[in-house]
Amino acid sequence: MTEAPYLRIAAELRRRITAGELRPGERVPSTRALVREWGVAMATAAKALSALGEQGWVRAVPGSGTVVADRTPVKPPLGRDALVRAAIDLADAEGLAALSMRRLAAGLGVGPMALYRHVPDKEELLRLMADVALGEAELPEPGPASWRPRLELAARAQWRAYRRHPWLAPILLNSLVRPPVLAAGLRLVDWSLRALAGTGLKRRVKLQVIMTLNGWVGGLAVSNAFEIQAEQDTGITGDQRLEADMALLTRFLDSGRFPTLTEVMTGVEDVGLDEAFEFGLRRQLDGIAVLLGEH
Amino acid sequence: MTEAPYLRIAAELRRRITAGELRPGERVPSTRALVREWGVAMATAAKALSALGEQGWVRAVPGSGTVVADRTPVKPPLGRDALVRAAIDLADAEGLAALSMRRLAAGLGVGPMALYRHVPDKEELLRLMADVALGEAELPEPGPASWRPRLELAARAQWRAYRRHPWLAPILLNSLVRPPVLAAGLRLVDWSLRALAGTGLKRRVKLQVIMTLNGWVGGLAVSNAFEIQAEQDTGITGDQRLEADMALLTRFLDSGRFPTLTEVMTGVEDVGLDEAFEFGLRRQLDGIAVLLGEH
DNA sequence: CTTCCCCTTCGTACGGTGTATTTGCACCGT
DNA sequence: ACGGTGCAAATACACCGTACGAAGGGGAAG
Repeated sequence: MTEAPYLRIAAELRRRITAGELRPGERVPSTRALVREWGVAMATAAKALSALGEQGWVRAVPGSGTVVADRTPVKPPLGRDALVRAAIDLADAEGLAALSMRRLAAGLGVGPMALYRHVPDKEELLRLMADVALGEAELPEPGPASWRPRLELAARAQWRAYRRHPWLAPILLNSLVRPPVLAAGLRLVDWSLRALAGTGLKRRVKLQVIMTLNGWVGGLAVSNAFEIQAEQDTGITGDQRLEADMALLTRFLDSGRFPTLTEVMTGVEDVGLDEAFEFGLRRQLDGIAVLLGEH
Repeated sequence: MTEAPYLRIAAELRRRITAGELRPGERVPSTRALVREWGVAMATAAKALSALGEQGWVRAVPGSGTVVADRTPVKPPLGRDALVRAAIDLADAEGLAALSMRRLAAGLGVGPMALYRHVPDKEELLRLMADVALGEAELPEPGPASWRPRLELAARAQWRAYRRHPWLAPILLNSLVRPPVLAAGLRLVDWSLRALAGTGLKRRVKLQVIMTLNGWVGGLAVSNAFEIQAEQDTGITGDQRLEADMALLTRFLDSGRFPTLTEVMTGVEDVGLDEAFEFGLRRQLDGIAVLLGEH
């Protein structure tokens, strides 16, 4: 009784199919029948059937109802990669907060503990997700030779990954425990470091330069993770929480406590995410240029 | 039975005191007596007594045991400020993860829901904590007139606040919902913006400059929140998780997949937090200097 | 071929979280 | 004295990550 009702219904139907009570081609109970049988709302019954459909157990036959699929794909065996992929999809679609082990397992049609066969704990799952997502960043070989285009490219590659996966930056910088050591992260640092090969910088300073740059990109992403998610959801940020924040902000400004800020902000519309990135990136690279004695 | 054992013991003793079964000056059961009475470990019994001591119900009399305090301070009425202060102390001492409403309430000797009289939900509590902690940042008036020392000062003030309160950056940048609008934050931006008054920068650009700088400081703090906490806990980072990370890192380096990184890292010891801050700060300010046409 | 045992696998359940809802009590107007 | 009435706080709920142990299957031994 601890699961959502539609999952219990789906599980029971799945049982009947595997037990042979319902054979391929046979009609599965209609939504209306399920409503009567389980005493649930239409929406719940429909959700159960569509979940089964997505998992390939049944298919909808127009005009005739829903029938058991011919080749019950019983188990797409669910390896570690498939698990990680499913977790990424879920986090992309509904945010990191929605990614719970139970939720993930339910989506895959298995029990919660089945996931622990492929992964020791949630933290490791997050680590794997981050490794895959960050690994998507494309770093051309050999890539630009001179330092500035090369670092620019590296920063943009990270930024794209963060934009594609709003949960990535929070995991990378802040995953409740210390930031994880990832192959994909090291690859990025390695690739970036080659930008500084020609310069006379000491090794320690080279590291600091890359760390500062990467840290800045990550910081920007994490501090805007919410907005990135919001943009991705709807294309428009139309959120009522944002409106509440704006109201609070204007109240503060009207209070007269922050005259300089008020003066500067009047008539300035919001700075977009990508614009903020481009602006900051230029500042970062300029700072490095000064260090290198160019300007 | 849902509370920790030592809390149940403390609650029972508190009941006996308020009920008059134990009078001021009278001896309260010793830890050994509590062990017999409740069938718990010595540590648990001692914890119960010390919790009562901290709340002012009892005091330890050397050589004679623990006695009921003369003036039972029954209720320090617990206003909103006291609640926020207690939350800050708890988070400082044990980290953000340890800050649960139940834990906080237990420390104050009240029930969990009693907190909701002063605060609508946990999120608002976090917001209040952040506002207080960030408000501690000292910004002298009038402060430096020229832009570079002024921005440097602002950045350092933030950094100090983050170092003092490791949980601050995670709340500010990443508090599960969008970053909060705080009076203390606006004050900081306002103070910083005055650094750019003389420059010919457009208002929009001024904002971007400050946002980039502040975002960088926050990003550095959030990505090192774990280490800041660890340093604060013991002075030494001696953590076994860190050792595991180091082992993983050296395995990656030995694998030969990251030749440039390996070459750069050999013989370079860890970069300290404050050193990373100082290095990055110089880069940030250099970048702004270029924007301003100085170099 | 049977039997036993071990090892994999996963359902149940525990101890925790934030907070909605209900409960019981103190207070106040009649 | 008594019957609302409002509110502080205990109880209850829905959810989390995962420890634990039962159940099942597969391989070795007889």
